[in-house]
Amino acid sequence: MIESAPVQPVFRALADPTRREIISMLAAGARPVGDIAAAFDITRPAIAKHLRILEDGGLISVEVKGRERINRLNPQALKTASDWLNYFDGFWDERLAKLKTVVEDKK
Amino acid sequence: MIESAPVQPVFRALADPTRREIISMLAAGARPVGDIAAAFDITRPAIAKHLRILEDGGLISVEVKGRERINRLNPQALKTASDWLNYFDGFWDERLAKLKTVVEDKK
DNA sequence: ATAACATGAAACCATAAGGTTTTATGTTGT
DNA sequence: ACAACATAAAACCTTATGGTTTCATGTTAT
Repeated sequence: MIESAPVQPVFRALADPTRREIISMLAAGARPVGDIAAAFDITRPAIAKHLRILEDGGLISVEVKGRERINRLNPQALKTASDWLNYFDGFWDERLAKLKTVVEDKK
Repeated sequence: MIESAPVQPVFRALADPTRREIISMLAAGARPVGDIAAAFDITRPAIAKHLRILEDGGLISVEVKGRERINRLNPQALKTASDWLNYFDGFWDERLAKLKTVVEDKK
């Protein structure tokens, strides 16, 4: 399989539970860094790092608004990962079809 | 969002490019460890470790056959990740629908 | 029986990752 | 103007990760 889009930074971003939680949070609406940090036990700089990684993966986009940075979910990037995964559905289905054929033939 | 199934080990397994390549390879058919290792530049023990992580995520299942360990792709686990991602499609669609409504209202 | 084989397991190493604290910078409300 | 605010940036620490080499264990073919 050829990884057309840069899928690596996407999966990398998705690998951390905190980042996935941030994604969940941003699904409900765009938020500034401090807002997000307030919802977690870790420090603001730690959240900022996570946000940077999410941005690298294209999962969020940032709008600088005065002294705030509004982080907005970009679901298109989730599709990149989803597409990669769904690619294998075909193989699986084929496999099942072949198996079914074998079973049918035995009758 | 509540992560019903243990999605963490799945995303963890998917985060590494070598492991994703192994998944691609196994999509074409089950293979023993040595067979897989032969296709990569890294050592057999390194591959074995990757396989262990894939197994932890439920992405592969192993059938011990004599001195060989046959690694078989288990696409169900891919669905765990896919489901998590697809959960957000709803939000995105809603968002678009609302936006569309606003646009329509302006006419 | 025994040599070649397929693999697991352990010890080890370098770098990446996730976190912290501290310091600096631009922004906003009064 | 200036204090409070929102954040970035740097330095640092600990643990996880991906890799290696070496050694041990069970399996198979002759």
